[in-house]
Amino acid sequence: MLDIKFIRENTDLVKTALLNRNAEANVDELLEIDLQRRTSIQEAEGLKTERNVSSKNIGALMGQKKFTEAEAAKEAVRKIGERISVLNEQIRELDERIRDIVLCIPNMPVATVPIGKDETDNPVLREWGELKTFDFEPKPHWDICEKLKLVDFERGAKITGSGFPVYTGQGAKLQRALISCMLDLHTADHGYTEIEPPFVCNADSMTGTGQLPKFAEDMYHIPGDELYPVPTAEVPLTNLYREEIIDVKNPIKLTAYTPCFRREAGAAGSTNRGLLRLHQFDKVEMVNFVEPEQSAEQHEILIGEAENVLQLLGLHYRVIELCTADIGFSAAKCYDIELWAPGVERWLEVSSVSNFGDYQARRARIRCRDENGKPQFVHTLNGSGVALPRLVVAIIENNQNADGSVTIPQILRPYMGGLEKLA
RNA sequence: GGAGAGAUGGCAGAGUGGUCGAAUGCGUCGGUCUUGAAAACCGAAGAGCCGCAAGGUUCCGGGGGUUCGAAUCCCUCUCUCUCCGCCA
Repeated sequence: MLDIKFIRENTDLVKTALLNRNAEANVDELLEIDLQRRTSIQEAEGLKTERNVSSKNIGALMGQKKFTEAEAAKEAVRKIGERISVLNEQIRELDERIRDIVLCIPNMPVATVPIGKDETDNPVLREWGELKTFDFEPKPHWDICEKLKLVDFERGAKITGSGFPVYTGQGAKLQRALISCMLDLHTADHGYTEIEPPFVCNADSMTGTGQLPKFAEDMYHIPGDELYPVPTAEVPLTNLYREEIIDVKNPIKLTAYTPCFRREAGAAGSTNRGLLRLHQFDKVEMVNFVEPEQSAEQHEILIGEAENVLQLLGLHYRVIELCTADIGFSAAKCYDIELWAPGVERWLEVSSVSNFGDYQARRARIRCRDENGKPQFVHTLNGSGVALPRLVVAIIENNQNADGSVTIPQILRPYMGGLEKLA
């Protein structure tokens, strides 16, 4: 959430940012309501001062047993009280209207984020590894998954619905191996603390990280209990410190595996076949809490940690920076990592690494102390480290052999009981 | 799910309807003392909002009520603890 004071004092900047994002918000109405609010507060507080003084007076009069005078004073204060009630009600309403608008205003992209009209304007920053060449026609992963019985899409659709794959046998084990491997890497080499959070969160948490209220349609919802299956571990991890003042002298770095649940309404179709786009998928996530001055630097470290996963798996990838039109709602700056999948002949997004600045921290009221001991909002960052299904697609399609088997990357073999090939 | 108890500052823990933003202890920070440290002693320190500022205002789990005035009285919700039931 943006600071209302910032919006008030930098209205043109905010409007430009909205324009660059192709987003809309009623900033003028917001400022009008904000002004009304402050005016009402000033009147109410003036009256409260009067009331406080008068009430003390009444106490004194009562003490001196001047009951007649006390009664007259009581009557006067009662009238003030009535006006205060009216104003309080006004302020409450205005607060709510302000909140409704502000919660739906996206973050300001940092100044260096490239301005663009859509995802075709995302610059490629770097590429790692080499394009794999084959002396046969590489197959798409769904063929391989079917032949090797790694995933049962039909039965997943039967027991739940499309987009809910059933991993079977070596396919299931590969999921577990990847999760363990990535968590081990982040905890052992990147300084993370492993967390196993709840897989459903309440509405306050969803609001804290920015999923609610604007993106309610994207999430599953359990109505009786007002809970939401997590769309990403970012939600429980970031909200761990909601409404707290924490010490981030050393960055707090948390990692967690969770399944992720997304409705992905309207996403069905041939371009999303197989494991490319799912309603439920596994992901290892990294979340950082840092002092404001550190977040830009930490963002570069974080993207490196995500890249490291792919380097160790020996996968060809590229890093792109999202332009203003493509950057996420809560993000100030965002890198995506894409893996090349030779079977489907596409770059697949497997990680999104974002710096949120104080946007989430202000929503979730996550603070730290500055050098003077005063509370200030922390900066939050997160990155996928990484999402499983498309990673599995890339591993399977890049490592497939002419005989139909799939060579398992060296680093995963200890996690696969020493197995060298899926066959 | 049933019964009971509770929720106060970083933590522990007092609190009479007005003098309570709140005793006290611990912890934290600064100082004195010391070669240095410990101990002792002295001192400092909550958060939000409004305001250029001075200052004002609100906050004792959340919401509502009574009252001129509520941490204190009433209602309600949430959460925690204890016991019972159920259960991986």
